[in-house]
Amino acid sequence: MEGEGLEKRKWSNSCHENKIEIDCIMFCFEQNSLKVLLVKNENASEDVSWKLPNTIVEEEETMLKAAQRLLKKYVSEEDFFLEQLKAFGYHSPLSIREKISIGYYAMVRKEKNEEEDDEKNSDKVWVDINNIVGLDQKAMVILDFSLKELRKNICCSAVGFNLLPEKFTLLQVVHLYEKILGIEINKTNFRRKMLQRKLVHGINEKEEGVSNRAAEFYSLNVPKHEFFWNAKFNFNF
Amino acid sequence: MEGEGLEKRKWSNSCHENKIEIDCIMFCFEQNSLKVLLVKNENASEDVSWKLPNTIVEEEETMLKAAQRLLKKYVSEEDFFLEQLKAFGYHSPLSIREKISIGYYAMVRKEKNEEEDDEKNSDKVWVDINNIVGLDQKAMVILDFSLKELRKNICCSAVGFNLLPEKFTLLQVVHLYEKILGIEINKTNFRRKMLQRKLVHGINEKEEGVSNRAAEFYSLNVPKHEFFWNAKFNFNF
DNA sequence: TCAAAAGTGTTATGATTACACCCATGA
DNA sequence: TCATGGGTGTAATCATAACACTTTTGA
Repeated sequence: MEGEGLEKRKWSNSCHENKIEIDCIMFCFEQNSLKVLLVKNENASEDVSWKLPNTIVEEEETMLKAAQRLLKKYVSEEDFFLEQLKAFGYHSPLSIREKISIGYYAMVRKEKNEEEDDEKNSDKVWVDINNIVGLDQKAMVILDFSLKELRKNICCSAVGFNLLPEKFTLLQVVHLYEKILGIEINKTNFRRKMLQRKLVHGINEKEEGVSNRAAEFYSLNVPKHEFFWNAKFNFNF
Repeated sequence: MEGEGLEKRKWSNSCHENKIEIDCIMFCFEQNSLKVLLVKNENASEDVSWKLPNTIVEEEETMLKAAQRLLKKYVSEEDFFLEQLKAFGYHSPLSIREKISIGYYAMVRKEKNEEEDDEKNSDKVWVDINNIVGLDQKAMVILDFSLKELRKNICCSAVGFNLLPEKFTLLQVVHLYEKILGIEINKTNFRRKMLQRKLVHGINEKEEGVSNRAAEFYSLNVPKHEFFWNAKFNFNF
């Protein structure tokens, strides 16, 4: 259709454009709010100044490895949850061809020392999911999808506990579920369900130095969770 | 390909390997069994003789368009459900690099005339999900994932009804759910739930020519389904 | 008439909700 | 003592499961 040279350039261009991207929604839960990590958009041409952590899958690297590499770049904690969402297709103004980004979502436990770090490092910021602005369309699509996925999953698995420390109070769990689902939950009935189903169990330790009755610490009963939800699944019908 | 320069071949090879594949699980429900479509494996070197319908995403084609093209190649019915599962990475012995296949799942209503067609056309076959053999590892992974996804989804959406005709009997629905979930369901209580929740409604038509009491035909109450499940979702906590 | 599947009624059980109430702790 | 959040008890209500029962149809 067009000249030889052009044809060739188009072809090699297309090879470059072919590269698979990774975008990762990194969730954390701190100060009773559900946050995601955004990083500064270097080539911010328009009013879009933040973006999701992202990278390109290198030659001889798997998608998962690329996502892990991306996560480690921003998060010091070794113990994280990481799972693929799906492949998102989108159009960038620079190319005719659909570009593909594999979306992942991660859940990290934020450490105190990291918080201080973040304040200095203004290239990244943890933003409450209700206060997110300045993301482009692709990022918003992935973010919405990840939130839906997260909401679905915390109702039938223990995945939410990846955002809490090993020892937690039941009020922390309630707050976590409230923020993720965006609803109010009856605290007393919630704790009873959790305990009756034996999804968590007390570890005979209490809060210290609080100005009200000290709450007991609980920890997750992983096998019970798996058993409970596997059994529960079919039960609705 | 053989006669060309090595440099060039390598280059075009790597471009070729980069191509994104589509694999699609196509479900149908006939004769009270849940089936998936398999197609003959042309380059069957080993004992793997069947494979999933698959294709490559062409230049200037989106993933979704490629999946739709693939589906239309095998299914005549225009009215189908098609949704992406996720991106599957796998290693083929021919390449060092991880290959990527975007998995989709589709639900089709099989027509009577197609059945006859299929008998003649031995390149494709609808196989009961319990009788599947001779698929390679990648296909099995995608199939397992799609089944889990389907099981999750029919319990909180109307997606299963994509496998049934517009008018159906409640027994058909029970059988469908039994086969998908792999469990037995109490028929009388199931019908009550469906009707109480108004997820389906009678249309004042009955079966004809059956050798037992004619069952009433029902049809899906789509808005109620959406309302019910959106409201229901958070309810577990 | 019988067999087979459709469809209804009823009851015990258990889950869910709402709300009143008591407990522990620092200020 | 008070405010704050931790935690228990209880009774009404609702959903579920199990099973006995009646209805309709062609052979």
